[in-house]
Amino acid sequence: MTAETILRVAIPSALPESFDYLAPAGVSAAALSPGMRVAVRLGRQARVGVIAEVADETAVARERLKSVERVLDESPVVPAPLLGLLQWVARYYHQPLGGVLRTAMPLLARRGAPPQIPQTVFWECVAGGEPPSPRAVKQRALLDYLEDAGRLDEAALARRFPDWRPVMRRLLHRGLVARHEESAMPAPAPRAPGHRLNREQQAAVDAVAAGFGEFHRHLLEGVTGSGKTEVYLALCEQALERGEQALVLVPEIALTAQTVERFRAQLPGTVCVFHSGLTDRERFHCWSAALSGDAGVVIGTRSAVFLPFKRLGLAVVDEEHDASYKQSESSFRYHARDVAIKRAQTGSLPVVLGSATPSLESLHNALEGRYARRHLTRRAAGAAPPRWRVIDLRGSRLEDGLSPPLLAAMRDRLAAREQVLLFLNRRGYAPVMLCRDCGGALSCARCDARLVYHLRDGRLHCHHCGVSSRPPGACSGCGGDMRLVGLGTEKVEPHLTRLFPETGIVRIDTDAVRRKNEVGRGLERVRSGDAGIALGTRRLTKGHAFPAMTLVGIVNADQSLFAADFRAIERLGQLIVQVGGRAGRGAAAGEVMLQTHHPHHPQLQVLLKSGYGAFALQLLPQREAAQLPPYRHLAVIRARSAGSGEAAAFLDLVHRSSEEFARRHATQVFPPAPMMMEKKAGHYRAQLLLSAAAAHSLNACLAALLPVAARLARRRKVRWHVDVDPCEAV
DNA sequence: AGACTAGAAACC
DNA sequence: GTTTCTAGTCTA
Repeated sequence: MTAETILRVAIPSALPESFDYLAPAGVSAAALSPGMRVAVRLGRQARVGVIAEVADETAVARERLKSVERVLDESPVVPAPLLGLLQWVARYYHQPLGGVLRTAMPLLARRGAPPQIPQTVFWECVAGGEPPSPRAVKQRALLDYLEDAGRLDEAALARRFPDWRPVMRRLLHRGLVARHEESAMPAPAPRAPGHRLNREQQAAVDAVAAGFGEFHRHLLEGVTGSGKTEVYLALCEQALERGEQALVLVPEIALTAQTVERFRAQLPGTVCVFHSGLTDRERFHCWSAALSGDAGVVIGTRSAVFLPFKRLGLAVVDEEHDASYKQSESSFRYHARDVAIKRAQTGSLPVVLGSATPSLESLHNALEGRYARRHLTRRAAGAAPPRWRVIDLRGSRLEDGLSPPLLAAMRDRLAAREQVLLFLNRRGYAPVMLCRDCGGALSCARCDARLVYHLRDGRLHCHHCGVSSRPPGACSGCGGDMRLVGLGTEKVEPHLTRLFPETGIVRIDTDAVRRKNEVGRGLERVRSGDAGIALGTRRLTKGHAFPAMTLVGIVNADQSLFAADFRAIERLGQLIVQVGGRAGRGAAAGEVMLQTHHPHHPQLQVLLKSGYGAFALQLLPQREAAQLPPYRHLAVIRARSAGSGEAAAFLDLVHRSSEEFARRHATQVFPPAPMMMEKKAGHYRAQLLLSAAAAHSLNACLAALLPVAARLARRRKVRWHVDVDPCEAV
């Protein structure tokens, strides 16, 4: 007697565990593999799950087991290596496999739709058939049109005959036309001549290419404008020649049409994109194309790291230092860069991390010899590195935040028909509204945050919970007059218009660019030279090249110099270098002017005098002394509650339960502390920090502690989650 | 007694 | 995640 086949099924949702089912009647175990989708009943509801394991025993009582209703796939849609990766991810980030699958699969895939490559439908005339009656003028006209054209796709038909479908149906019925489908994947374009690589680029390509088919980690450090993309392109091309696919991860914002066009123009395979701006169906098509192998290269954001490639041969993480690789919203908080590295390891392929300003984590790994290091030091087209100038704001008279030297430099550059970029990391008009008499500032009722005045709608906005309100006429405390203090992009823009009435100004921040294509249109105005000044927040800083941009002004970056977040200085350094890199990419020399009240800040000095490399190197020993990453591994358990103190009380219990686990697994568990912004969106928040020298210690401690935390959270009004390798303020 | 509800537990 | 169960309320 043979044992029955048991299928462990993970449901792509927030369910905390997998469920065991019997294989459907008449289906042999040989026809079932992990990674296939199955239709199951879960209680009352019909769900789609993914086979996580094919087993021959189960801890569940026989009478409780149901059979799988239907097997949906003939071959796994989560290929074995990917399933293994997802299981590792689930363990590392302490998430149920179902929750990981929910992120890893597009909606239509989660619903069980068969993989589908987009098709274009063509119509053409065929011989024979019954001619249309003389009165059917529409059929005659459509038939004649089709005969002249030979064959037509549906979009072309719709342009000429808006109401063609019913007419075509009659023609099809009479046997006069035929319907064809063809893959509508973006076909490889006629190839533009590839760039000649310089010696550094070629050396980087050769170093990576020598290790195709094996796991190797490479850190590619290239100053802005040094042509990292050329290296990626050459490597993708080689992967394609080997019959393999390539994954190129980009941060949220850098995914521009421009980048994609460059890849399409230079690569012989199909280049697909994958990001949150696509429709469900578009994401599903890309997922299907990765699975079938039709997609040669996928350029995508964070979640593209989970695509089911048929034969992945190369992974690239561009701007690897970028914080948007870390998911920090949902309960499943993964770091796409780190997952990409693990994916390369499990799949035996090279992974390239590229950045002008590598994260301290990657730099540390490189110094320890875990990553091979490659440098690109030469800027393309012979552009010189920008000159840096610090402007001491102490005692300086500012006109809406702009110092006389910066204004003078702007005038010179604009007069010479050059362009200026102004960076100000604050949107809105004024970040503070306060009372002239008592000095009380307006705060959000639901958050520990100041309200920001926006000119756009004349209202006060909270940037943390999104609530807005009408500004009060007078101080609610003492009845005094209110005034606006501080500087946002909305205030600088009209000021610039006054000062430079002849110059086109483009503002790019999340307020100015609500709709999808507005960023692109704004950037196009800058690129074409129609606008002389680009003003904006972080959104403006990444991945764009403007040849005539010769002056970059950093209006104020002082907030970050003394922030409590231990990564604030690292981020500021990266930001300054990245923004500065926008200057002088063309032939003209660029200049970066940094306005600050702290011109002698030691770390800032090192950054400006000796560059990012030296800046990062001096930060490392500080991290080591403070027992912080990359020398320690961190995790936080965060909790929030409606009442003040409940979240902290819960974490206090967790902390007290942790003592033995902490000792056993060499992990330090700190007492809970209120979060930097304790109150947010009406919730009180606290967090518990765990720290260990080794990732496996931390992981083991969490594995022991989290079930206890889950039990303690029950019958308590707290919401909580765990964040492994947190990137938010700790 | 029955209607209703919030919270817990089960779902295989 | 959704559905079901349970124990507690509230109403006639």
